[in-house]
Amino acid sequence: MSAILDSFDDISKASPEPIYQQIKQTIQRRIESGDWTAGQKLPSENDLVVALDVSRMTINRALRELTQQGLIKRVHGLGSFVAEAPRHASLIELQDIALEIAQHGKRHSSQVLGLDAVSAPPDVAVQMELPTGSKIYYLRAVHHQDDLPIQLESRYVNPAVMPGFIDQDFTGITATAYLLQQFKPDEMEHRVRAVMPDQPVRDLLAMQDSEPCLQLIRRTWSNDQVVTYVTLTYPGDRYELGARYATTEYQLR
Amino acid sequence: MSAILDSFDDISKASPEPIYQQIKQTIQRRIESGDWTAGQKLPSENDLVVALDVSRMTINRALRELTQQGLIKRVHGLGSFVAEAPRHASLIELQDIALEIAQHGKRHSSQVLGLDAVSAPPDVAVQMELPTGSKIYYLRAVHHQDDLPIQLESRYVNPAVMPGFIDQDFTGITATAYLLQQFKPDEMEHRVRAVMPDQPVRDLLAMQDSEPCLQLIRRTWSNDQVVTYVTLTYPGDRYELGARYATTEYQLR
DNA sequence: AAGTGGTCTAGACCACCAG
DNA sequence: TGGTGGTCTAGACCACTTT
Repeated sequence: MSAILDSFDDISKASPEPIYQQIKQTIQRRIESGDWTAGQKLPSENDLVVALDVSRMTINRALRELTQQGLIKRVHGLGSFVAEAPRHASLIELQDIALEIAQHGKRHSSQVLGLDAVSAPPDVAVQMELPTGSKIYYLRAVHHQDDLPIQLESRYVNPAVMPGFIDQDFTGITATAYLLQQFKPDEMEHRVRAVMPDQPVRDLLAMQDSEPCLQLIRRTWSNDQVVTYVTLTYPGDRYELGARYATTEYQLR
Repeated sequence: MSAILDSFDDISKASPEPIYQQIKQTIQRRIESGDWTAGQKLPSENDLVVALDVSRMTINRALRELTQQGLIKRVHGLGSFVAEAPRHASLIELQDIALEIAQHGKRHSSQVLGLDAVSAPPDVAVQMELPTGSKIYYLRAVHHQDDLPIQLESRYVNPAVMPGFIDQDFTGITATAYLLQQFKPDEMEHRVRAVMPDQPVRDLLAMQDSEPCLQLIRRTWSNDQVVTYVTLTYPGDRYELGARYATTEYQLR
């Protein structure tokens, strides 16, 4: 019975991370690694109170937020359980495509098409909230899943925030993974649209004629500055974005 | 100074609604109605503790969840402020298209193409988590913004949960609005994809040839039953889905 | 120094669900 | 009836920001 509780060994009150965060991360890691499988019962709040020697409100906050994320399900009077795994790529989370592909048991590879310092054109400058003509970094890359192209990445990065970006080799690490190591986003904006690719894009993604693309456009802020502005283009027949989550009041308007 | 605090008059400890929910809804209504504008400072937690005579933890939970929704922003040491209004149609919220169009100052109209009880085909039955051949309701409608078609709605509804659905007149009220009146969703699944419309869809949406569509597919659960399964098809050049929100740890993987 | 939010505690009462 | 989660309280300490 203590096999599950052993997972919480590294919770420390001396850590700079809040306790409820440590608890969340511990549970999240166990679920995402597959250690804990869908439907499995978690320790009760009172079990955790005793095992971790923290107050029930702290446990409750951790579990409540995991419920909001959809990682666990709670049933009043019954207990907490690991939720079913989502079946789709994440729409509202910032996820690294290399990880995502790996989680589906496929092989990821990247091809960098270019990485330059350029002068921001007006439309890009507006999106980056910088003056037109500012120096910005511009990365283009194609991501493959088992050698089939699945994502075209066109990314602008603010050099004031990420000076080291231009010197990175993005064949070994994705830009998403690199950026997540470097800073902590505090705001994101997503837009999704359907577009017809032009011929060069069609070629890069190995697409048929008359096949549409799904485009995900994302801006990410840290400390009220736009850090990166990226357009991800997916072949319409090879990709779907999705999300599944428990609702709380506020999502209904 | 008490002008803002007067908004909280209707908070009641006797209500079946939790106090933190009442506080959230009060603030949310004030923001969405435009009473409180972007950047405006909210009362501090301690102000609210005194004014509402509730504990600070309760206030804190309400404000924290509003922050997660992106409705307000909080700055440590400074205060809480009304956030900027999102610029795009909601991607992760369940929003009524009639409301959404109205909020943009345009006129909404619906045209019902059909509302029938049908026998569930295998693919639909799977999505609805019902046996193949079960009786289900099937609604098709087109929504217009200032007389320009903007959304094609193809919706299946579980009659076991929503027996009255078939008798409704959906020219005066949208199916989304009707369903939200009738039940409280506790789980949602969204998928987004890009597709090429066939000729009938192109005609209904008044689209050019070779223009793609954005499709939003949504399933909604209540009490572990699928209540409705809907495919919303948008002209690619007239619509964009989006979301902007403050991030918390968990959205980074 | 004063005010703010971020977190945590150690209790409490209640509604729900299983046996 | 006993275990569970949902909510709430009345304090507390701390880090951060402005004055």
